[in-house]
Amino acid sequence: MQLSNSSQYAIRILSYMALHKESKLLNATQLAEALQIPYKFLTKIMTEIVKSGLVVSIRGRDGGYKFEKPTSEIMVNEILSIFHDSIPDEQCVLGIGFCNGLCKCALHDQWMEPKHLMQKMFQESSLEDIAGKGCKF
Amino acid sequence: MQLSNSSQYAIRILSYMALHKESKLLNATQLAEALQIPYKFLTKIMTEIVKSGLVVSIRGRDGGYKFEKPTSEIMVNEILSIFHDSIPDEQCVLGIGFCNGLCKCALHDQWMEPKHLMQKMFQESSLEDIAGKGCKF
DNA sequence: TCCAATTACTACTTATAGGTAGAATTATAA
DNA sequence: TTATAATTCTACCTATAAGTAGTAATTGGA
Repeated sequence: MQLSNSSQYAIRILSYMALHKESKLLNATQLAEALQIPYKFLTKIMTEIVKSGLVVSIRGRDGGYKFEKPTSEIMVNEILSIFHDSIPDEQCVLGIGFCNGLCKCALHDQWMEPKHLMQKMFQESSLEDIAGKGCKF
Repeated sequence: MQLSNSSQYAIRILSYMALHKESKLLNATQLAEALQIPYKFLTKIMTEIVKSGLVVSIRGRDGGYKFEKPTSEIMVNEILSIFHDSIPDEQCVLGIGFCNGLCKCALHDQWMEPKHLMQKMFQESSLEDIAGKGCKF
C-alpha cells in the first residue's frame, strides 16, 4: 500500500528542481547531495524521467537537468505514470484479476472513495503546487 | 499502491470461510478449487494465518480449517497485519524515512484523508460484514 | 587538441514477493 | 495396524524492485 521508491524519489527530486528553477540547470551530484538519494540510483531515475520527456538533460561540462514545460503544467500523476505507479480506474483493493463491472469484490464500494481521493490528489497537484510545501525532503 | 497478493488472497479465503461456516471444516483442496488460488500457495498462506491464531487447523483425515472466534469479531485489519500490510499511522505517501511530525512531505496533508478512510475501512469491516458481499471471488 | 565534468548505457548484485515441489507429520477410519 | 487424507516443513525457483559499478559518449573550456 505504498508508492514505489522510484516514484517517491522522483516526486521529491522534481519538486526540489521546481523550487530551484531560477538556477538554470541542476546536476545529479547537487540533487543527490541535497536530497540524500544514492547518486547512482538518482541518475537511473533521472534517465527515465528524461526519456519520458518531462525533463531535458544537457550532457558534458556544466550540464544538468531542466524542465521542458512550466512546472504548473506538470502533474504528480504524470510522474507516477513513468514508473507505472498511477492508480487506474479499474484497480480495486481486492482486485487480483477478478474485480470489475460484472463481479465486484466485497470491499469494492468502500474502496471507491479513498481511491478517488488519491487519484484526485495525484491528478490535480502540480509541481508548482507542491514545491516548497513541507520541509526539504 | 496495492495490497500484497497474500493479503488479498487471505481476505478472500477467510471471507469465503465465513460465508460457509455452517460446514464444520473446509480443507485446502476445497478452498483452492472454489477460489481459484494455486493450492500450494494457499496452504502456505493458511499456515501463516493459523500461526497468527485467527484460525485453527485440524490435521489428518477429514481435517481442515475453522475459525477460533466469531467472524463478527475478526476485522480485515487483523488479516492485513499478518502479512505486514496494514497501514501504520506514521506511514505517509512520500515517506521514505523522512515524513514525520517534525518534517512533513509536500503531500502530507492531502494524504491524511484517504489514509484515514482506508484505515477505517480495514479496522471497521469484520469478516461477518463482508462475507457474501460482492460475488464469489 | 586535450582535460575535466557531465549524462547514458550495460551489466551486475541484493532483497523481497510470489509461487512450486517433495517429503515429513498427524490423525482418522477401516 | 495400515492405508489414506489431510496439514506442515524445508527448500527451492522465478519475477520484480532496489541499488551499485564501470565504462562509454558528449560537451565546454583552457
